[in-house]
Parts: sequence; C-alpha cells; structure tokens
Amino acid sequence: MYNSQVAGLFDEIADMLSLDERKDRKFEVLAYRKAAMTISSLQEDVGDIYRKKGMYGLMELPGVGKGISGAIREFIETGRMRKYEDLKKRYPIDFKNLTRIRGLGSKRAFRLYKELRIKSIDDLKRALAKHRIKELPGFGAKSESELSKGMETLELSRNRMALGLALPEAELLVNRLKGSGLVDRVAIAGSTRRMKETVGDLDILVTSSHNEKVMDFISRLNEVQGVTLKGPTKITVRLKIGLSCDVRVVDDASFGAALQYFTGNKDHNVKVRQIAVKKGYKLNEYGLFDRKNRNLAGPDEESVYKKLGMDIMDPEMREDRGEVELSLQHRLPRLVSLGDIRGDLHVHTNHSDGANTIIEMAEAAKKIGREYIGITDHTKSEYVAGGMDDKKFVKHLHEIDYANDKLDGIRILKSAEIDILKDGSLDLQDKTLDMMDYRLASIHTNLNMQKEEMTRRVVKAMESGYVDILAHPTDRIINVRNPINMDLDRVFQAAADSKVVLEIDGYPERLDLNDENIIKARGYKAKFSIDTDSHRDSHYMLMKYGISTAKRGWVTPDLVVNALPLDKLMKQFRK
DNA sequence: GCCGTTTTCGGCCCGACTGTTTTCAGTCG
Repeated sequence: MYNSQVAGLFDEIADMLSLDERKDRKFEVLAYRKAAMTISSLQEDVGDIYRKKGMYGLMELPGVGKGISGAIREFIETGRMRKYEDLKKRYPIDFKNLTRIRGLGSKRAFRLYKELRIKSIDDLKRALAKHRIKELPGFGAKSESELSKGMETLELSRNRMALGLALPEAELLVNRLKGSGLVDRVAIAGSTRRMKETVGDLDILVTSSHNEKVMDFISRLNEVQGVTLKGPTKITVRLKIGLSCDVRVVDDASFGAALQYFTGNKDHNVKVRQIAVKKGYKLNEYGLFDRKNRNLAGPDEESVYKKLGMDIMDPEMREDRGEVELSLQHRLPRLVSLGDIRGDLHVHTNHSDGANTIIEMAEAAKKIGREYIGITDHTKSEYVAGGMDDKKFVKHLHEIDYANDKLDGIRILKSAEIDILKDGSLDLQDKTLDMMDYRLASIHTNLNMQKEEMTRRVVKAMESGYVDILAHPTDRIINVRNPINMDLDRVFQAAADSKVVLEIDGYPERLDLNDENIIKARGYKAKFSIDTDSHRDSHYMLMKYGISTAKRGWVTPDLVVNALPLDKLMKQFRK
C-alpha cells in the first residue's frame, strides 16, 4: 500500500514549499495538499492504479496532473522522490510528526529549527523540558504549555472515529442543547451529516441569541473533558469519548448558509463557491451576498443552492464526485431513501447468535412497516455464533413456516447466512439450501488468504448457483479489521454474471460494501440489498446507516432488491 | 502544480481564533 506513504511525502513537500517566501509558491503548496488529501482518502492503492492504468489512471485522480503523477510513478518504481529529497536537504526537519501537534504548523516548526535546531519530536520534548521555547521571539509561556499539551494528546486526537460511535454522541449533544432552552435551531453538520464511515470531529450548528450562555453550557456538559478554544461564535471542546467537537452559533438568517458551508466536504464547497463567484456573488457561512452585499440566501440550505441555479442534493452526495455539475444541469439522480425499503434480508434470531425469537423479530419488523424479512441464521462452521448443521436447519426452517402461519401482515422468508468455506464450497448440503426462499452467503473464517486464492474462493461460491446475496463482501470491521484481500473487479464481474446481489450491510461497524466499492460495483451493473444484519429487534433502526452508505455510493431505488414488492423480489431470486 | 460554462493562461475559497502583537501572522477547518 503506497497511499499513506505518498500522501505523507506530498504533505511534507507542501510544508517545505510553504516556507518559501515567493508568493507564487502558495498555490503549489495548495496543489500538493490537495493531492495528499485525495490519495490518503483513496480506497484503491495508487500502486495498483498505476500498474493497471498507468500514468493516465493516476491523472484521472482529482488534483493529480502531470507533475504529481510523475512523482508518484518515480516513488513506485524507485522508492524515492527527488523533489522531496532535494527539499529535505534544505529543511532536515520531521515535519510529518511535528506538524501533527495542534497549533504547530510548518512555519513555526521551521522557526524552532532555526533558533534551537529542533528537528524531531524528541528534540522538542527536550527543549520543552528545559523551558527554552518561551524565550523565543514570537513564542511565549502560553505557546510552551500548549505545545506540551498538544504533544500529550497527539496520538489520541488524530484517529478518526467510526460513524456508529460518533453519530449517537452527536445526537446526544444535540438533545442536550435542545433541552437547554438556550437555542432555537440545532443541526449536526460536517462529515457526520454526510454520514462518512469515520469522522475526525463533530460539527454542531445552533442559532441562539445567548451566545455566551450557550458557550458556557457546552463547556460544562458532562460529556466534555476540556475546552480547546472559545470565542463569541465558536467553541471547540474535547469530548470524553475521544473526539473534538466544534459548536458554532449563527443568526437565524445565516443558518441555511452555515449549514451548507459546514456540511462540506471541502472540495464540494470550493466548487459551489466558485459558482457563486462566477455569478458575481460571494458565498460564506453567513450567506450568499450580491454585489450590494444583500443576503440572497434564506434561513434554509435549499435557498442557497437554488439562488445558484442548482438543485439541492442529499448531504451524503456532497463529496465532489460529480454532484455539483449534475445539480447545475438539474440532472441529479433520485437516490434510495428509507421510505423505499420494504424488507430486510439479513436478520438473526436466537436460533444462532441473535437475541430474539423468529416471531419477535417478525413482529418488530412489521411494527416499523416492513413487508417481509429474511431470517439468516448462521451455519455450523460459525460454532461460536451458535451456527446450525443441516439437521437443525431443517427444523429451524419448519419453525419459520409455523411462524408464517401464525402471523399476518408480514412474510418471513427462509434463508441462512451460509459460511463460504476455505475452498469456496458452502456450509450446508444442497438439499437444505433447496428448501430456502433465497440464500445469503459470507466469509467468516480464514480471512488472511492470498489475493488470488481468496478471489477464487468467493467467485467459486457465487458461481455455484446457490448464492443469491453476498453478505458484507469485504468483511472489514471499521478501525478493527482490514478488508479481505481479493480482486473486487473480478468479484463484482462474477456477481453481475451470476446474478448475485451484493449486500450493503448497514451494521455500523461494517458498512460493507462501503461508498467507494458501491460506486465500483455499480460500474458492473450490480444490484444491492441494503440490510441491517440485525441481532436483536432494536437493530432494525440501523437501516439508516445502510441507506446513507448506499446514498454515498449514489444508489438509486431500481438497484435495490429489497425495495421490490415480495413477488418481484422472489423472481429476482430465481430458484 | 492543477485546471477549464472566463479553457492552454491566469487564475486558484474564506473566515474564526490565538498568541504575541500594537496591526497581524500562523494555524485550523
């Protein structure tokens, strides 16, 4: 994997170039930063892209042109980057680690080097211990203590948190603010609102006429560990769960513009603001202003887009993946939403590792308006999860028949989450599989196989004719376990050829397929099933994560099998 | 260095907060 290395080098090049006084360098710095950002957030390895599509493939990446793609190629082929090495001779400083300290950028790091020969974190530690920082011009006692503090929290603060942990915390804070009586409107913004699978910090927006009281209220919340910075319109706090949280107070008349602005992402915003500039307007977090400085945007977000001649799009789309251009042409796709979902095709019961009975799960699903669910308990290889063998499964499937007889208003489909074994065979006999309405299969063991072997294993299972849905295809657990090593192009091609539906598992620690892989799979005309992987009745509420992940992959309702009515769904599953 | 509904040159988003300053540079998002 070259991505993190290459992105790191580009960031350091940007740091070093920013020390050059010449004004025209400013934009070169920006270019390297943008390229670093693009590459670090890439799912596919730049090495793979280069091997598959060459320089042309690299130059398709946003912010990567002739110069930067050449540097990437040089690094992949030789393990070195001349531009970086030349700059490093002039600036032998560990910018990469030093600038991770909050409040320390490249310029101040360079000053520390010039004055005190500080090159590394260890050098800085020693200088801090001797209290030499506060004597420097431009630094003071406060800088010294802030650097000390910044170094302590270095490791904790930069880890992005899984959405499934961050969103509930954001919602809790929103509820606290609503209950305070100090605010009128409250909204979550930032990457949490875009439902990105991990978030770096929380952004919350409020309207209030009591700015100071709001700031005090926040800084005293039980969830808050300490205050990083505090001004009249903005406060940044460290939360006990290990996230940073920004809360901004704006006027009601600015709320729409602020929500647009702070939802981002950055590239999306830059493009929208460029459109504003072209129309002779200025767009910032306070509004959309014409030449006479009149605010044209209303208190809602839609008016900002509308005045720019654009259609508003779901926050999940705002990643600068072409949505700005389509919006200007009024050609945005209608994405799948919660209301399209008729059933849930990945549900566990207490017959394997779930908490509730078949009937309880069915009744809970009926209560939230599902027309059908598929019971997908584990097979015998998953013995830790109470997986069942063929004999037990036959009995289990009869119990589903019994539950269907007993219940009205919802149909329970007979299925299983079948283990794909090491050799690509399935963990139940064909005659058992024949008794089911459809079959969902996934990998749970032997996750460390080589790419070719793993790819053949999964493709073989899909081509068996006994797999209708491939569940959580990459098997990654966010921040815990990497995706399995397989050639997704071949897997998606096989899915299309064998008419196997790909799952978008909405369980928050999975979100699998994720947005980028969904986009890739759409290229192969794959179909999707958006499921919760529920292990208890309350888990049905996790569907929103699956829906948002699908939206981030631009999934339209016609691609979603569980948006189909039951009779059409059963035609999809042909056996 | 990148990029194109100002298109192969000449632009490149914009504001808040902080610390150390007498008016602003640096950092961050």
